[in-house]
Amino acid sequence: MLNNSQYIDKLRSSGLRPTKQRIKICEVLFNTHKTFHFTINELVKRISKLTNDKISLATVYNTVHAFKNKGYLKEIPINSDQSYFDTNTSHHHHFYDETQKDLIDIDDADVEPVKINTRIPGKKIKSVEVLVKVEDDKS
Amino acid sequence: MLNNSQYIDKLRSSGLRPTKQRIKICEVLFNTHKTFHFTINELVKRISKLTNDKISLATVYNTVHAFKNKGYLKEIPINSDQSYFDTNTSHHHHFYDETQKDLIDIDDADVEPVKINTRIPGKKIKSVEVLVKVEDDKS
DNA sequence: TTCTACATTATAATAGTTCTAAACTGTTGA
DNA sequence: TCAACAGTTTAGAACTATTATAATGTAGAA
Ligand SMILES: [Mn+2]
Ligand SMILES: [Mn+2]
Ligand SMILES: [Zn+2]
Ligand SMILES: [Zn+2]
Repeated sequence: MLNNSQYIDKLRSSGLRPTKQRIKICEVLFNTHKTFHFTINELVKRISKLTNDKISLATVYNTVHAFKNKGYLKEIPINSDQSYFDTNTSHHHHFYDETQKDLIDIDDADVEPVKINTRIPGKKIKSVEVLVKVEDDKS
Repeated sequence: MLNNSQYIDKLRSSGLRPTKQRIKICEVLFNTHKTFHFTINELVKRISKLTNDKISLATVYNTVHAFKNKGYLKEIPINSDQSYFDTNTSHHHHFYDETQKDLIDIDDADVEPVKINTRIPGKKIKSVEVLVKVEDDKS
């Protein structure tokens, strides 16, 4: 929920030039109360609903990767033919509804901390992600 | 660690015709003490090392999917351009070394049970998978 | 043995993503 | 102010994992 000049500052401060494409994508991704999950394809649709000047597909890919690298987005690992991204970068886990192909946040308060009692020598833990697959309960 | 006639029984009992391709793939996948993770590409290489009659790529894909559907294999969700499969179908979680692009089993005894204190109405839990991403520890 | 449904195969098609290289633009500093 | 340059955008091509196609082959039933 920032305004454009705040996005400009944010982009600049992380070393990204505030181009009009990036500012527009910031608006689409971050001008909302609720965070959300998206595929590139879905993002392209959201963008085209909000603007007349189209942004090329390559730029959408470039920007999403840049934002992911800067920590503005997370990528969620699931078995899918396409990548899923998350505007919620705080620590949390997911339900994945394989029927609806829909990712749903699990509030971190609803998950007991995951304890891993083993390590890999020479490696440090970067992230711990829980994916809970769900399906229709026909019973 | 079964012999061919046992694979034949296993395939028949799950409604899959025991073709020579499927039996060969069973040998490659299950004739080993240790379970392992693989991509289709890696599996094709393993197969060609163990046999002279080549198996077509389409058959490898078909067979892996059939085995997955029958529960002989699991697919592991990670962010990768290719799918990862696991011959270890017992309940367990994974380290993923993003540098080496290597999946490593976490013994289930080394993970405290994951407690999810929320549900999605009308859906039942199919699986709970933990992915621990690791990277080189330069410190 | 004959029949048929199932399986294999080579190859084409698909689709998400990345690459290329030319045109464009934000920023810097003279 | 504005030239210079590095960073960015873009259309389209290329890439690659996976799936579809449709013809041929085969396991198992009768
Ligand atoms: Mn969705
Ligand atoms: Mn491997
Ligand atoms: Zn999320
Ligand atoms: Zn495993």
